[in-house]
Amino acid sequence: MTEPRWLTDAEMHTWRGYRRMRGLLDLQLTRDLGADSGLSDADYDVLTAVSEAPDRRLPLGELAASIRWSTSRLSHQVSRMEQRGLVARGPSTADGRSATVILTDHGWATVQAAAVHHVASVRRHFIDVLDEADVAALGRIADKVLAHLTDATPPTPPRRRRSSGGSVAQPAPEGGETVG
Amino acid sequence: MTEPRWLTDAEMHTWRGYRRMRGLLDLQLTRDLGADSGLSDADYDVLTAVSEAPDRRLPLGELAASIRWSTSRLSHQVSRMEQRGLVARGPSTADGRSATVILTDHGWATVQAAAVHHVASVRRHFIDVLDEADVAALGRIADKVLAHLTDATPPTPPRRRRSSGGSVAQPAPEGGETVG
DNA sequence: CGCTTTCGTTTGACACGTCAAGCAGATCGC
DNA sequence: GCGATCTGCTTGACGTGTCAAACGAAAGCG
Repeated sequence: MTEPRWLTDAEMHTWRGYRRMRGLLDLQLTRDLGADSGLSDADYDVLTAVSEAPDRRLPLGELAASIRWSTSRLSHQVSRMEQRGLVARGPSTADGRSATVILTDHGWATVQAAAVHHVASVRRHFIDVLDEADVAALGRIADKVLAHLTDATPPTPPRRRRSSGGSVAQPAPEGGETVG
Repeated sequence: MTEPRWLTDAEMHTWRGYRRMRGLLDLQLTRDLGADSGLSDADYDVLTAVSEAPDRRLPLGELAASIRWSTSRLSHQVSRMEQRGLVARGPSTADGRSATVILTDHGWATVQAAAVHHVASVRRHFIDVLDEADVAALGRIADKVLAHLTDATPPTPPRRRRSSGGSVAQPAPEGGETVG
């Protein structure tokens, strides 16, 4: 294929638009998150994941898997968050090798407050800008692309299950309590 | 607002789907680009931008603006690419302060070859997975979100975190020559 | 003209991701 | 038991991004 099928104007428009939206939307949400709650995306992903766990604690490995991070990355990240008092490390009851990531009270309060702002931010810059049909269409589009990507991905673990890769998970609703 | 409007199931599905698609698609395209052409996304963005300039040369500042990078980031990046012989730095004819980024022959050949593979990759994992209606819909969605974002941007201070802006265009078609 | 200010770029310290070791606790085979 | 191996996590080197300070060239201004 000396001459590939270049993109048509419409395809090019969509591709560029997607790329630009991706960049700016991410930038805006990251900014809002930092301004509203003093958290980075990484912080938020970790906090929401731990907050959803049974006792607000999870073995580091499981946590890493649930948000699809390498354990190395998570270990580094937890070290930083530990110094800020958002999480703590604890030993595993069962396995001496395993480390447990524990959400501190401060971390819990932080993520609860952050979630409120973050959901508002996602609505303001993304969801509420679209109508119902758009939301449905984009959902289908993402599903199609994901089906393709997770299908034909032999090199990487073809795991599906457990969504989350994202962030805006609303932190565990937790009975009636909605943060203090 | 003590109790925000949480996301509905459909909205949540779309949001998570978008986030996951974003992550995996980016990962896949980056992987392909590296495997096919030995380039990083950053390399490719810079190369395509310079390749589209009149004489395949651009003042560093203009180049930075065109791909929406900080000049600092571009300066670092150009330094690295310079060592690999993809681009060269030259003085500006008019302004003694300004540096010009010049695409070398090697850089030109590299980006031409890379573009072929990259377009194929974008088609394979993204465009060709969708039908015409999807492409049109996504284009409109991106336009809506971008209209909102570029509209109401100024309120937030000139803080900055990652960005990657767009690009990934097809490099300058340039007369009949389509690289060898 | 000298002095300050502005501008384009570079540089350095630092944040954060990846990869490749390193290490201690668990497990298995004998 | 005990060494070999596996596992879960940590660590260190390194690449790349950010911010802020540093610089030299170009303007403005008395």
